[in-house]
Amino acid sequence: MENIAQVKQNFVEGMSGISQFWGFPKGVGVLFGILYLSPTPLSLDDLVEQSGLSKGAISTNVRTLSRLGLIHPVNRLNDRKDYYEAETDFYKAIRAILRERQSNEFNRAIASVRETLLKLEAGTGEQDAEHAFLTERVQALNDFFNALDALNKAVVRLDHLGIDTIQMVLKILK
Amino acid sequence: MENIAQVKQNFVEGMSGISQFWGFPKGVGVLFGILYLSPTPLSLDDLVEQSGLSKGAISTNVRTLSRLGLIHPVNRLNDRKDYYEAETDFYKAIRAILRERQSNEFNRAIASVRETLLKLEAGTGEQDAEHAFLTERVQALNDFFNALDALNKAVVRLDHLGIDTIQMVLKILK
DNA sequence: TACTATGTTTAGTAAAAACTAAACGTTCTA
DNA sequence: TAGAACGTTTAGTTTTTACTAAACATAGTA
Repeated sequence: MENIAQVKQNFVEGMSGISQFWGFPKGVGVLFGILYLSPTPLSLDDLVEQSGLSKGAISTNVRTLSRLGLIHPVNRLNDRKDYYEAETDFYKAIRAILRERQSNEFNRAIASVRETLLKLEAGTGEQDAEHAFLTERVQALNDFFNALDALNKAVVRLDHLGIDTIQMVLKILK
Repeated sequence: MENIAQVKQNFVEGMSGISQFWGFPKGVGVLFGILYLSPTPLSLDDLVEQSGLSKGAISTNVRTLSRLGLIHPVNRLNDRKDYYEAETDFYKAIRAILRERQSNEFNRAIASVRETLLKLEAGTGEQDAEHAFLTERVQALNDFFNALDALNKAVVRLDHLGIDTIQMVLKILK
């Protein structure tokens, strides 16, 4: 059998891939993987050592992970180093991510659809077919985004999300 | 009020942003936006004209959109050009995307977690604390992925997904 | 106050991704 | 069968992204 170190490294590589898949830098996945397999919180220097990345890169990637709620800073008394540990409740992490995304780019983009719709409705004087067509299409997309948004908000608002919730939803879907 | 062309362009820019947010090339969003606002299917050459992208880029971006089920090829008799039109049922598109993702990279990455777990369980001779700790952590992540996978599969298997489904789910969540 | 230990920001570089132009292959038409 | 009209692939370029190394800022310690 392979030794523990190899298994760990393999796992970290997998996390790196998942990270990329979701559009994050590889480093983000690597750092999460390392922290997730560590029984104790790690400092930036520990991460430098274990990941081989530079302190600068780690600083920014760690910030990303923190923002996403996938890791948390841990403060130790009489030690001004920052330590980090991985979030182990992934359901909690999901909600943090959804919460985070509500504020960002995504909503700015969605807002632009809403804005398009408003502009079209404002020019409702136009009675030509094209105008009607455009309005209908943009309306439909807007409705769809609103539905997703409602779903998003509902999950964030939940006071608990877990395997049980998933199972309830699964029951409805089947 | 702005003219129609401006409104359209604005919309397309918004789509471009959304595309980037989800980790796709800008072009993907641009092309979808153009097709979505077109009352008739468009050929590659039409898309070249309206997007300003090269035919090569359009060819690959269109393939991506097609794979995701966000656009569809339309065949016209006696015309060997390919025409494309946007999918307007976004719920259908969601399911196509989920279906597509099941096969790809994501599952390969998830598989690597599963594999890590198997390796750890194989070496169950080791009775040290580290081994137990690692097994527990990887196990937890694996469980989580399985839950997501189940959800994914359930949605794909559904014979209908729509605003009504969303509303049912919303009711449970609240 | 100076020195040290730390995390962050910056300027520059390396790597990756997405694009263009052109070559290519295929299918239809004459 | 040759030529034209396509879409796709390839080679090379541009643009974007993520990184490193080093300067910097801040806070703790002597």
